[in-house]
Formats: sequence, structure tokens, C-alpha cells
Amino acid sequence: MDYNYNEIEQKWQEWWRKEGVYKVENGGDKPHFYVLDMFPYPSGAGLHVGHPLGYIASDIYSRYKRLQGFNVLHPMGYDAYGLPAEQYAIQTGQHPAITTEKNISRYREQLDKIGFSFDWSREVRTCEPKYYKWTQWTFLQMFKHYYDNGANKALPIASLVERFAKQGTKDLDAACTEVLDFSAEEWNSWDEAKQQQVLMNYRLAYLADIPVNWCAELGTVLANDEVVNGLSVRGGYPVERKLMRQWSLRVSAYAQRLVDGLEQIDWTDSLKEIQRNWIGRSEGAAVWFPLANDGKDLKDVKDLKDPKTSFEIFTTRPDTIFGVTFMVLCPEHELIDQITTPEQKAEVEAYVTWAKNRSERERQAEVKKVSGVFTGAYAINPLTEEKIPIWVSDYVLAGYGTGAIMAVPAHDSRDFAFARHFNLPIRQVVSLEKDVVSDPSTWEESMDAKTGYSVNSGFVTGMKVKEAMAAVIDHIEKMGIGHRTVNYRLRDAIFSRQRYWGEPFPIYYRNVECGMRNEEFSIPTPIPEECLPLELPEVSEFKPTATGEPPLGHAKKWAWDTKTNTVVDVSDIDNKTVFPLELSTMPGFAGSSGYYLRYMDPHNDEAYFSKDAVGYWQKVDLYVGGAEHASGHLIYARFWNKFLHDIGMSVVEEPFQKLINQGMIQGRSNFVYRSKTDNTLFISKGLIKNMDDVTPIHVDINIVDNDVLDIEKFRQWRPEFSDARFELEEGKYICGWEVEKMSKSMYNVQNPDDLVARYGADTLRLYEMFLGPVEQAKPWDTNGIEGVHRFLKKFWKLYDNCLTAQAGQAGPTKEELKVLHHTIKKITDDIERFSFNTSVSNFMITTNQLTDLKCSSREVLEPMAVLIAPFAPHIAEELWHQLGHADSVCDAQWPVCDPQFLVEDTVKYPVQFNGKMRFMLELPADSTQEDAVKAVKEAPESAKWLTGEPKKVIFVPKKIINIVC
RNA sequence: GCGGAUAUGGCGUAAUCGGUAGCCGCGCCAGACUUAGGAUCUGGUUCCGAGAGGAGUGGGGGUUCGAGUCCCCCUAUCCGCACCA
Repeated sequence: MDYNYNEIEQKWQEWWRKEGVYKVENGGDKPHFYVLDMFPYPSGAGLHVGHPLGYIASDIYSRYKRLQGFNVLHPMGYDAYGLPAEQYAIQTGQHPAITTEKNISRYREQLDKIGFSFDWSREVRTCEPKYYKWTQWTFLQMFKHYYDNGANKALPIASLVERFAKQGTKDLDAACTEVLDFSAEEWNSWDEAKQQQVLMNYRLAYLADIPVNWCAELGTVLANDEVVNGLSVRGGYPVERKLMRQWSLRVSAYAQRLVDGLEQIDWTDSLKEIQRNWIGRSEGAAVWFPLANDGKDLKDVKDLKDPKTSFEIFTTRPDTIFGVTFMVLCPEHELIDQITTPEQKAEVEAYVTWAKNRSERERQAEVKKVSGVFTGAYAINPLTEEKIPIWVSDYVLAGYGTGAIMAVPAHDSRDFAFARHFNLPIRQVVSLEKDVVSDPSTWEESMDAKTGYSVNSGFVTGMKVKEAMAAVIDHIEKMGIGHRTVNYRLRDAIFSRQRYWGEPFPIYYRNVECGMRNEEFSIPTPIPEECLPLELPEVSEFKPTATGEPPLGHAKKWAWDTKTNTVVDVSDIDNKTVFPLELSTMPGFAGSSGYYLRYMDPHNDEAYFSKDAVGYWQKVDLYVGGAEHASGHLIYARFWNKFLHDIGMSVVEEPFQKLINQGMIQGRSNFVYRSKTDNTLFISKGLIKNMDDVTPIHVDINIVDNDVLDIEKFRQWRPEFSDARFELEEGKYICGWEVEKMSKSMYNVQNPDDLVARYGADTLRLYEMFLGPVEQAKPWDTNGIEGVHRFLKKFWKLYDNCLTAQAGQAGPTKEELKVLHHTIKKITDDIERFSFNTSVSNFMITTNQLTDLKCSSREVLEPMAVLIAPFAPHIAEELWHQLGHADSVCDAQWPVCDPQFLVEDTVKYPVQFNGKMRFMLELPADSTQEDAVKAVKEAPESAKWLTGEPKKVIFVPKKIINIVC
């Protein structure tokens, strides 16, 4: 009987669907396990072979866990909001919902062909109202909470209001945009608009004027992780810094918990490191430097921390405070106007204007270029009482620390470059050896390392750097001019996008004075939670409006009637009961930040997910996806989950216990080489003497087999090659190859459907795994797929004897059982450590062995079908049924390895004489002390070393034979 | 610049505990069956050497009876961050 994979696969895929084999229930006696894939954005291009790699790996693991008796949740859905559908809509007028729907069905079709065990009854789509209802709901909860640093969690904003009414900001330690200081009396005297404005400073989802990454081409702002090198990740358009009123999420409040949480989870070190870098925790000190206005000395300064007469800096090197030779403020610093002397005013203003107008790309491209200007003002070093000049430069960033630094050119490379450029003094205060000082003017670079000893540093001179740091901080804390502090690089996440195809904000602008949105007088107000979801309105156009408003500005029906709690026509806005709704939408990461929780209880209309559901599944046990989400989705989702944990929704803090990053699959492009002197002559790779004589041309990988070009197909491929001539080596044209991104323009895209049609899904699944370790990036290369396909044919054939003759009744031989149990052990171990490529190899070895043994025993072949089921579910299902089972192989039990069959016949021992290893000896596994001595004496090698009776023999079974002569 | 990872035949890779490096597959070579082979099967295939033998896991050093594996230094490649004080 032939292995008719297409027929088999179609048959069982239908059966699985009909029988609902993969449907999962919450609860039951079985232990639970949650395996999750990062859900895809359904793009118009469909799946290529890179997409299913992670899905296959996770599918193997979930099928395996299920066979081991776990109740496995393995869902799939679509991250359906996104820019491409919207841009397509702008170009064609096609509604993004239609494009998205179409792409989803294409994706589903492709996914189904590969035979995944997804429970599709739990599918979620982020663009569906019943899903995004809960995205909006979470946003509202963030709006209604603030972060209390004392409690170290989010608390209701109502409790903050109560507190303000009683004691103002006294003793308040909360995450905020700006530190405020007011009394209860002040609070109570304010009107609602003012109070709301103040509360906005604390909300976890807040509206503020912030410098954003504005992408004019896309007409929207972007999050930091959506910008690379000053260009947008999607599209590669220039991005500029711009001050805009935007919704943001106060992710920074969770910075410490996001760092700490990494300790509890099972992710790779490299990924944790990426997140640590992104969060960028650094310990140091905040120090106030008084201004030396009007020739003031330190003793003249009464209030060292008065922001009118002092400014605060952040440093990670408090020990170098004796080496400060100038100060630098960022161009945005509010003190600049005040302190700049009249002589410097023109120059400073010109510089500040120039710096502010520079685009993000220019700034990043010119990092090495030093620029800055002296303000004419001086500060007083509170430890040395020296007067030090204050400069302005854009190498100091407004968004980090306090936007001001103390410059220590001797021990900071950036300060060093600045000092050299403007000829400012450099003073050494740290030395690798105690009391040894050199002349910094001869230095080629600064000495940044935090090692060595303090020199020229007053009371810390002679101390080690670490000690000096502590001593200086203690000192400034005693003086009352500063304190130990921690700074994070992590910024709040900008949450507004000026787009159509995203979740609308459930916010309207209740107006006090006039009918404007986003103005100081209007109060952003949530619509009642019971009115969610606030559905995305229809618009006449997907472009921004003529006045520059986001696309939702085109919506006719986009106002909130507070009387009826419904969406009404914008023309009804009367600013008494009907108000304008927010026009921006949420970013891509909004919908993907909590989808894993929704899968637990996807049809719940009363709650995001029920307490029972989350109590049962708890968290994702295994998450498989690309590492490119390290500083985006994987941070946002952890933040989202921590917030939900704070408000009592999710039960654990870290949502993804174990994370596997599948490596990217790159394309493997093929080239032909056209002679530069003869346009129709193509030279086989091995015959090219000088690469300069030829032009490499990409050639479609589908007309190349094992780097051998199909000459006829090549001539037909494109008209200009129809008269191509070739210089062949041994009758073949050998193409060159290179690993590149998988892309249409390089003719190296491999579509999984073609391979499924040609070899079957099981072959594709096995081959993708066989290609190499899941976590490793690798080029796609179809050259080996035949071998895997041959293996499946052999595996299929193995069952012939068992199924046709009465041979199936024959009991297994000991040899066969040994092969089987070794395989059980190997495959189980392989799966546990995600080494699926070795699993496939092991299946091949076993199949060869069983074929050699002419195995036809049901007791061996039945468990083999179960073992291969996670990898090649279709063939396994078919064979399982042919063996007479009526149920699915998915409901079988994972075979257990019987250790008695694992015992090796022989074991190799290193034989040592007087402690020195002399040779290896192979002995029966059950050898005794006597056997070992006898074997050593009889071994030919012994003659060289062993003279007479050994004095002592140490025999450690399975390890060593040590002989003392 | 900082941080992380990787390096093994012609190619993808394996070696889970420090114990005969190169399993499995591709490719290649030879053979069988064939009118034929881009089908199937059998055998061979790290390199040098006719052979005996020798060399060999990016390079150099170390620990060890024994190192692909552990330690130190260097090189190359890939990835992440990048004026973050």
C-alpha cells in the first residue's frame, strides 16, 4: 500500500474538525498546561515557511503534553488591527475590515493544511468588538488607577482624591509626570477642571503633552520600539520629535517590578538582557547644585533645593564629584532662560532653536558631532565650593534623569569629547593605582571604568571607587543636597495613534467652557463601563481630515450623549449633554497585551475572563514566538498583566513562564552569473575565474534544484533569457547562493502550501524541525526535504507487515523492545528540551533499525505511532486507525520507557594504572570486580603496564577501573 | 562603544555526565534492478596518504589520565542597545 499523504491528511483534518478533537474545557481532574503562540498579523502576503516554524514546535509540545495526560490549552487568533490594512484602505478605498477578513481566511486555510491542534473555538480577533471591549475596559481601569510607590501597586484614583481632600500631597509617594506640592485647602478650593488636570498627573493611563515620535508619512505617532535609527519600523519613513497631546501608559511606574520579575521566569539570558537594557535601571545619586548668581558663594545659599536658585542633576558616579569642571543642561531645560547672561543670550537662543528643530534622524546620525554653547552662568560645586561654568548641549537628553548633568571629562567619554572640543579643563579624580596621577591633557580617551582609587578627591582620596561612591552619597545626604536614587531608561508608552484601524478610546471630552477636544478646559471622561464596547465608527475616508485631525474626524456619528449613553451624530454636540469623542485610536500593542488571558475564557461577555478560568489556567506555561518582540509586546504584556494582577484580575504577576524564541528563517537565494562581455552567456559558478567579469543575477529558487539550474525552465523564465547560452561544468550549471531576507524581489520566498501539496504536511512539519534547533536562525533550504519524505515512506512501509499478515500477532523480540524503549527515552528527552531536530534524526535511526529487524510486532509499532503523533499527526492517526483503534491517536497515552530495556550490554571503562589512564576497556554491563580484574589482565594493552599481580584494584561499575601496581 | 550569542566534514547538523568526534539527513562516489531514471535498494564518503599511519571541533594557552564540552586570552560572524550621565 502506498503512502498517499494528500488523501490521508485531508481525511484526518476533516475528521478532527468534525469530532472536535482539539476542543478544550476549563477544569477537570487532569493537570493543566497552556501552550501559546504569538498570534500573527494577517498580512496580505499570506504565510511563508518562516511563520509555521514556531507553530509547529509549539504544536509538537502541546500534543506531547496532551498525550502525557495534561489538559492542554493551545489556542490561536489574529492580531488583526494594524497599519498595512489601513494603508491598503487609503489606496483602494477597501474597508480594512474586509481586507482583514479576507487575509484571515487565507491564513486559516494555510494553517489548517499543516494540521495544527489549535482549539479554534477559542479564536480571538483583536478587531472584534466583543474582544476589544476588554482592551477598552483595561484602558479605563488604568485611567481609574494610579501607582502608589509605598504600596508598590496600582490603587484606585478615588483613594487618591480622598487623600488630596484630607492632606494634599503630604507624604504622597506616587508615580507621576511632574512632582506636585499642594495642600488639602488648595485642592478643595480648585474647581473640577483643575482637579481633573491634577489627577491626570497620576493616572496610569494619562493624557499629556509629550515629545512624541511623529511620522508625517504615516500621519501618526509611534512608540519607541516602533522607531529604529530615526525611521519607522513599518515603511521606513522619517520620524521627528514633536510635542503633542497624547494618551500614554505609565509603564515606567512598573520599571522595577519589570526588572525584578525577570528573575522568576524561564527565558533565555539574552532575552532577559535585552529587556534589562531596555528598562535600563541605573543606580546613582541626585544632587542639587546651587547657582552662583551675582557672585554668590555656597554660604550665601539658604535653600539648597530651591528650584529657583539650584538645579538637580543625576549621576551614576557620585565619587567623581571632585572632578566636575563644567555642568551641562539639555536644550529644553527650563532654567536656561533664567540663567543665561545678556552677553550669551543671542548665542544660547540660537543654539536652543537649532537643537529643537533637528529631526530625530539628524540627531542620531550626528551623535559623534559635538555641539554646545556656554550660558555665561556658573554653578557651585557643593563639595569643593568651586564655581563651574554651565553649558547647554544636546548630548544631554531632556527625557532622562533631570535633563542636567555634572560633567566629569576625565571619567566620562562624552564629557571628555565635549571638554576637548571646547577646551575645557579636565581633572583626574580616579586612578587605577593608588596615588598615581597622570596629566589628563595627554590622554587620548577618558577613564570610564568603575575601578581603581580616588585621587585629588578631598575626604574620599585613597578610597576604592565603590567605597568613594557610598561615602560621597552619605555626605551629600547629610548635607541635605541630594540622595541615592535609581533612574530608568524605560519611558512611558505612548498610547495614541492617529489612525482609523485600531481600538477607539472610550473617552469623551466633557466640556466646561467651549466645544474643543484636547483643550485645557475640557475634561476627558470615560464612557460608563457598561456601555462598552465603544465600536469603531464608519468613516467616509481613511485619511486624516483636511484640518489634520485623525481619520475618526471623518466619522459622522462620533459624539457621546450622556443622557442616553449612546453614540450620536457629531452635529448633536451641544456641550451640555452631548460631547465629542476621542479621535485617536489605540496602538497595535493594545490588543496583543492581554490576548493570552482572553483565550482562557473567550466568550465571556460579563468579564474580560472569569475568576474560575484564570484560576484554573493561571498563566501561559510555554510561549513561543520571535525575539523581535523583546522590547515591545513582551514588555507591554508583562506590564498589562502586572496591572491586572494589582487590580485582582490575573492571579500571577508574570504571564509567560517559559519563553522559546524561534529563530528567523531567512531565504536562501540562488544566483546565475552573466558574463559582462557577452550578455547571453552564463557561466557556471565553478568556472568563474574572476567575479569581476560576471554579474550575479537572482534566479527563482523554484527552477533550481540543489544549486543545479534547470536550463530549460530558466530560458522560459523570462524573455530576455530565452536565448541564453551556458558554460557548464560536467554538463550542469551550478548556481551560487547566499542567505538573505525572504523576499519576493529576491525570488527566494517559499510558500508552505506548495510544499504541503508536493510532500504533505507531515513532511513539512518534520522537515522544518529537522532543519536545525528551533531557536537558531537558519536559511530555508529545501535540499534536504526529500530525505525526510523518504523517511516517512519508510515509516509507513514498516507497518505493512504488521497490518497485512498474521505476522502482526508475533510477539516482539527483545532486540525490538530495546529499540522501542531507547526511542521512547530519546524522544521524550528531546521534546522536553525542545530539541526537535534530534527527535527527527532519532525517528530515522529507529525506523532503519526496525526495518533491519523486519519488525512486525504490534506491541512495538503501536507505541511508535503514538511517539510520532506530535510530529506527524496525520500519518500517526491513519496508522493508529489501521491498527484497529476507533478513537483518535490524540487520546492515546504517551508510552512509558521500561528501564530494563535500556540496560547496555557493554560499558566502556577507562583503565588507570597508578592513577594514570592507559586505555579503554569494554566490559559486559553486569561485570563484577572479579570480571574486571580478569579482563584487565587479559587485555593486550595491559602487558605494557601490568607486571605481576596488581596491589589493589578499584572497580567502580559504569565508571572506572583503577589499578595500583 | 556597551551587552548577549555563535564558531564542528562539501552543506544542515549530532555528541544530554569531561570518556573511541562527526549520529541522522543532504550532496557526492560505486554498485544492483532497469529500455530509461530526477524511482527504488545496497555499500562508501572528515582531511592528508597508495598504504602503514598521521592530523583534526575558528586561533593561542591552561586544568585533567582524558576537553567539541571546563577556565583564561584572541579572532570572526550574527543579534540587541546606543549621547541614558
